[in-house]
Amino acid sequence: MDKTDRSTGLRTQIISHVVGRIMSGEWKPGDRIPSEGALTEMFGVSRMTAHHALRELAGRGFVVRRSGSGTYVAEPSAYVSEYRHLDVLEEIATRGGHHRAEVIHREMRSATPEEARAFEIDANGSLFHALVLHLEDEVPLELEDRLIAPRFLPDAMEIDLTCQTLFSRLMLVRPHREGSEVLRAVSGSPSETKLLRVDTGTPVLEVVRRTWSTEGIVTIARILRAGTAAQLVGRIKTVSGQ
Amino acid sequence: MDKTDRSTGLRTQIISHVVGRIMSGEWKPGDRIPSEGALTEMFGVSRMTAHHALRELAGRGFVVRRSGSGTYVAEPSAYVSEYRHLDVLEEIATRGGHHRAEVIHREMRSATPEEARAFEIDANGSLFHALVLHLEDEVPLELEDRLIAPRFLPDAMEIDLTCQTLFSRLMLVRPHREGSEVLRAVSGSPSETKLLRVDTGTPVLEVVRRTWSTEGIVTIARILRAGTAAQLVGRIKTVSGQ
DNA sequence: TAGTGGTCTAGACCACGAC
DNA sequence: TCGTGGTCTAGACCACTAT
Repeated sequence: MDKTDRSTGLRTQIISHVVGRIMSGEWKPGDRIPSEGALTEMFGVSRMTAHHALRELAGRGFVVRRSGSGTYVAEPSAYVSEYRHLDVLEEIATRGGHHRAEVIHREMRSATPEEARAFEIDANGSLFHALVLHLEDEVPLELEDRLIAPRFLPDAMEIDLTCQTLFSRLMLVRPHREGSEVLRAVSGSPSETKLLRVDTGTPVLEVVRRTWSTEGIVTIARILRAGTAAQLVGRIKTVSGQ
Repeated sequence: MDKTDRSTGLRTQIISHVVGRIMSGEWKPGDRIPSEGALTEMFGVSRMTAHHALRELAGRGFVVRRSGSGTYVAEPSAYVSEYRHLDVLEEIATRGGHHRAEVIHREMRSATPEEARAFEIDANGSLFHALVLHLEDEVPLELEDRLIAPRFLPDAMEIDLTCQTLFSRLMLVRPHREGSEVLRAVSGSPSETKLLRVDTGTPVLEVVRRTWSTEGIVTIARILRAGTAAQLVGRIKTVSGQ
């Protein structure tokens, strides 16, 4: 056997077998599936191989393992939608378009009490604030209203924002791997809809993201998209109901 | 050592060590990290333990492993937002609210040519169509406009929709684990905004989901939410740039 | 050629759950 | 008590990569 061919490996055979039974409906949610010992005999493999196959399936959300009891098909009572966001520059590049950024505002200023709380800094501590309009082939795509804790990007005021985004710059100096996001449909303010070149009252997709590193909140971004750009495409995965 | 305490297991120690270095920025994207052999010596563990720790980290997107070369910190050039959707009934239950459903339409009818293509069925094949308004404490929360391929839910016309959702019913008989989703901010039609009890022109969050099982498309749902309900909360994960 | 990750084994001990 | 999953080991062979 080719030891590196993932499609014929013993572990993969077990995984395919289990996934097939679950997807076809033969093994239904809540059903107990063969134990490690049973799979060991069925497939003629060692217990470790069966164990790691089931462990991987648990990680992928197909099964739930209960020590001392058994392995069960996960209850699909919930599902998650995954939206993969690229940096605006990359998003436009993948469509073959041309990107241009208009810097509407860029300032270092004192935090409002509310912002100070959000960033967990002293009242009146300084924050970097930028309002940037991203255009694809000269059509407004996205309005980016971003606050950044200056300690993470000390040279924020000097960065050339026409050829790189604040997002990518932040990722370079401080990869932040956790965050929360709130998504809403709103009516943009007159100044915002004017920048996005849509009629007042046009529905706008608003995304507020806050991302943090181990040392605290890095940035809070409010992203607005309107018109045909106000569309996100994602994929759905069913997950365990726990 | 307690063999089942996941927080002190050897594998977990290695994972924590690596994640810590990456999160703190000490190991930057693209950096090569210690090999299985090196970790084996550093932690005094067997190679298999180091291997499975790194394998799990690769599965979680923290590192990229290249056979023959080494293990590298993943490039965080993209990130995904995860929105966890519950069944409307469960969502309301978690908030302690009371659910009521109003069935606006329910019919078995011929598919339009467009729908027939989407469902990959014969032209004029039959489809089940339902328009259901879900209310939380008598306040409209969500308008559900759903098409279902009848073969997956033959008793669709007889189901009591006041105490269960079509979603949960479908999940019971045919757990579908894959789907796509398009999310937009739109102006609802007059009839839709009237049902949702918001002013005409109010921004509405529209989600169109199509989900499929191994035997084809199961259902296409168009979900509308307006006002304060038009808000989704998700979490962000940075993923490898590949 | 040496080092890397990919795969698999046979055996061990442990904690937990069901009976 | 017995079967379950959780953890770990020591060793093996393989394919690929860098040099």
